[in-house]
Amino acid sequence: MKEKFYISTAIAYTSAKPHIGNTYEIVLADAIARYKRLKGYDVYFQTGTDEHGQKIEEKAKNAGKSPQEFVDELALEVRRIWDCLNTSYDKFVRTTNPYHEEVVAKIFEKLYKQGDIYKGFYEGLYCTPCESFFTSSQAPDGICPDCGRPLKETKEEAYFMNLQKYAGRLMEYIETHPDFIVPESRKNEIINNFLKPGLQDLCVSRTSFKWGIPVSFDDKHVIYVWLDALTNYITFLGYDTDKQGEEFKKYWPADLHLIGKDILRFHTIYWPIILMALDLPLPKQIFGHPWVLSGDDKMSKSKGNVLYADKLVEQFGTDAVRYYLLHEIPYANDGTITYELLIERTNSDLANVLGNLVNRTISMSHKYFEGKVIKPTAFEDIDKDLITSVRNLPEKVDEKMNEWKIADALTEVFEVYRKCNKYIDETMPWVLAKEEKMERLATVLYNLLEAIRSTTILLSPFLPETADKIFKQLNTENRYLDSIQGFNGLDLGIVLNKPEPLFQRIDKEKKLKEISDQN
RNA sequence: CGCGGAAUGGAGCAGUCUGGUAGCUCGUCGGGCUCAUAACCCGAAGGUCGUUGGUUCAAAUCCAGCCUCCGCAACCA
Repeated sequence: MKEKFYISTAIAYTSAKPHIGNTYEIVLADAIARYKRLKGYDVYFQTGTDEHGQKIEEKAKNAGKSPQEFVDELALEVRRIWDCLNTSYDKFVRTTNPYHEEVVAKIFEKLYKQGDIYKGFYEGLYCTPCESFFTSSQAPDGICPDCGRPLKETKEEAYFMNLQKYAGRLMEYIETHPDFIVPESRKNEIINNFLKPGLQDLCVSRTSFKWGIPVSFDDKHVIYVWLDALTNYITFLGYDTDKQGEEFKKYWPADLHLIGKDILRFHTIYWPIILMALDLPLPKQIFGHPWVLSGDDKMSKSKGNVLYADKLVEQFGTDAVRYYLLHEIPYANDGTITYELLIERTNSDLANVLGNLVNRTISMSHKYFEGKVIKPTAFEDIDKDLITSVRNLPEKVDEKMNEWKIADALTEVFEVYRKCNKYIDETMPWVLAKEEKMERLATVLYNLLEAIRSTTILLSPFLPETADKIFKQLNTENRYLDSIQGFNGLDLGIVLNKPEPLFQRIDKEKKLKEISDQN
């Protein structure tokens, strides 16, 4: 039986259209999911939207819509953006789903009955006009950070989750599972910032707004959105407090929760503790990825530097955007995206190195052999380096992918394409043609075509659309990982399709002007 | 003194854990080639690795202080 692999993204909060930074995560997850499928895993890839909470209630009101109408529209929008990036999720979940809501309420009740959730009082600084609580650290002067009016000490009935009870177990789990939280710097952050100073119990209900899942036995309260949101990872597999669905049995625990570094706390402290309280196994790994910054700044509407994935795809195409996100964003540190950089990468890596390679190779096949794939018979020493690089590629990519070093894995793939370009210059097929060394010429071309075919198999998780185009031009269906070792996966005698440019080079100045004219 | 992260040629990034001639891609300059999308290949210039001090035969790397930027600080999610 195939080994299973359950990967999830965080569910997108439906308070606004997701920008390119929010979109980074789904593309990263998609590359991993596709890679695992290529490796033969039974992959389950879940994503979706988080649709409750105060902010949504407010935004809906401002838009003159009901919260449900508001989230319906945004969920559609999120899904549209995920789709325009060609992401291969297996399930798109929404927290306003009735089954999810029902199970979350039951989980809350169960935790209450077993004493992990208790009723107490929330004490804090309250701003009556803003209807918001603030902590003393958020409002050190006792002045409301929003409206500037004085805050009042207030006490309010609320439910709390006992975190202290599980803190020791969690700490031990993190220590005995060194890969539970990656990158390591993030793990240290969690330990030093939250676990070592000691956990305060978490307030898990709200009375200040209505748009949430009501506490079943006390309907003044709605369940804290994080308790609601986090459980999506199990409810949509058919988990229930008294029974567990087939998918749950098959896929839980998750192999990888992919999340942004900003919500690490929720996934590495609250979520594991919720699972412990439910007596369920913990996810195997949590990867807190960095952010994508627009220029040097965090994207924000007030700065006017927000980039949206669908707009970028319109301008540059799906795979150009995917390539940029997957290749240019560092593993542990925040990365940068700008139009300039995106254009430069697209031109140099996609059009020049890859596109041009495929184009010149297939063109030569047509020019010298009418596109026919001829049996290679005249190997020379110089071929060894290329063939070895191709054969070693799956292992190199695998090493990088096992640590989620997606950018490095892509670099390895492009390294081989670069090598192909070099090989063309070294073997000079046009000279072979002139000298009528046809056997050698056929061998050089076979080596190139087979190298391109093999490398493209490993390109496919990252740039699926481009990989499809290349396979089509090569007129081959053989895109199996285990076909790479033999270096003979391209059938003899087939006729290649006509070469078509994979990526158009972009005139940077012209494109930038075009974009600024539109805005 | 709340906690943490970051700083490396013009740009974007590796390298730091496990000290030992500073690496990659882009850009620039020079050369080669003509199969190809003015693409490809070769070569060169360009960095006292934020700063000050310490440890060491040796520091981008380890330690301490400082400067700048960023994130978090639990009722925004």
